[in-house]
Amino acid sequence: MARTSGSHALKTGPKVRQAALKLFALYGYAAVSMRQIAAEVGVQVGALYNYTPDKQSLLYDLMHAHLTDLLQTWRSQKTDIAPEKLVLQFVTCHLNYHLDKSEAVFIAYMELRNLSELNFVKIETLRKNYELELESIIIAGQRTRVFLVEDPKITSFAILGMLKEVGTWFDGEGRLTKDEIIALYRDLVLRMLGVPASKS
Amino acid sequence: MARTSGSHALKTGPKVRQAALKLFALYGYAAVSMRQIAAEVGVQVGALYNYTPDKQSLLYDLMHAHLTDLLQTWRSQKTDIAPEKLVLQFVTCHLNYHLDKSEAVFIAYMELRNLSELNFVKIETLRKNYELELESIIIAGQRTRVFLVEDPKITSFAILGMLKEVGTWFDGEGRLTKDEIIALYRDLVLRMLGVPASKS
DNA sequence: CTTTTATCTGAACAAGTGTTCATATATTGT
DNA sequence: ACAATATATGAACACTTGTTCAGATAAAAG
Repeated sequence: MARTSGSHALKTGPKVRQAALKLFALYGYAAVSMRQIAAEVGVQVGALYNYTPDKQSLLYDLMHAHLTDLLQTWRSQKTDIAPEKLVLQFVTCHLNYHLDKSEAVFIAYMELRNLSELNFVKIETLRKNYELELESIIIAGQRTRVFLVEDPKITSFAILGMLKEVGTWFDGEGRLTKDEIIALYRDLVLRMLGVPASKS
Repeated sequence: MARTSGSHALKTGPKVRQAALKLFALYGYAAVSMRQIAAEVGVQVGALYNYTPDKQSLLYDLMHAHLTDLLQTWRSQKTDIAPEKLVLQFVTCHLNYHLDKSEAVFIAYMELRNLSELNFVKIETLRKNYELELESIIIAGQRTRVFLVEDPKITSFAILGMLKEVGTWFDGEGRLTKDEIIALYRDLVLRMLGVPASKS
């Protein structure tokens, strides 16, 4: 026997995913060819098929990895119990993640329609799970009357939409730092939830 | 002389744009071929080039028409002067438009990166103009202290992002009617602007 | 050093791409 | 009816697409 797996595979594999991530985010899945990805990796087209059965799986794997990572990140960070603290933790975690890994986040939002039907269902389930984290916080806060909301589902959609938008303009070189932006959005979220402004 | 323009042209031209609108919204610009558009119209590929010089212009024209229509719609509807009334008019107008013409709206958000550099600049200018309408309302309200906001630009981004999200899930068949949804968002916007809840 | 095998190349495949154009078809004004 | 011309066809163009695979290359195990 000779050559147990992993002389170049452990180097090229990640490179392929990274190249696909970058190019998909930049030009869109449908507009990027396997040859472009190969060129970015520094390899011929055929070699890509040692790391993905097809182009579609490449997209799916990127989105799946992102969403499970996002969910795991949040679940490992949330510590508070009180809804008004917990929701601020969520906003902070969410924005930090989205501003740091903007490419993966962008793809996960934009390329849903390029997934096969089966893959779409799986990805949508993951996303729903994540979004329900926020909704359940809002419902909990509504029950204990620390949040004053009319419709928890709409409110959670509204908050998530608002937070999503940040990724479209933040580039780390603007007028505000990441932490300043996060502070502004934490305040906006509290207002949306009907939490009186803290007297600081 | 014979045949002044417009026997089929006035029928096929709009059909082409409508087919492109539908297909671009459904599958994305890059994933839709001129032959698919032709098939949707019920015509051969070559005929499309009587109505657009190329595929790129088809996309640009759709986005341009949408954005000028949106801007004009808003400017013809705004009547109030008081910022707290005006901002509610904006939200209502924006949501009504977005929920009624979701395909055009969707394309205008999603297909920016498929525009040529020149076309991109033109479209971005139009969008900026529209978004500045909201920002200027917020600034006006901030000056007269009817709005209590920390950062008008971020607040307007947040509101627009929140409103944009609605188009991704509203399909007219959900739990809430369009007017109920608009009412909820009007309330959320007032909260974000620091306007005390009206006692009704 | 030799053998084994993971990895990569380079070429090929059939199908699809946007665009062009000579030719045919309808429709309109006279 | 005829002439003029706006529209549509259908084939062709050169090129790109995702995917496959026999064969070359290189690295590790014996």
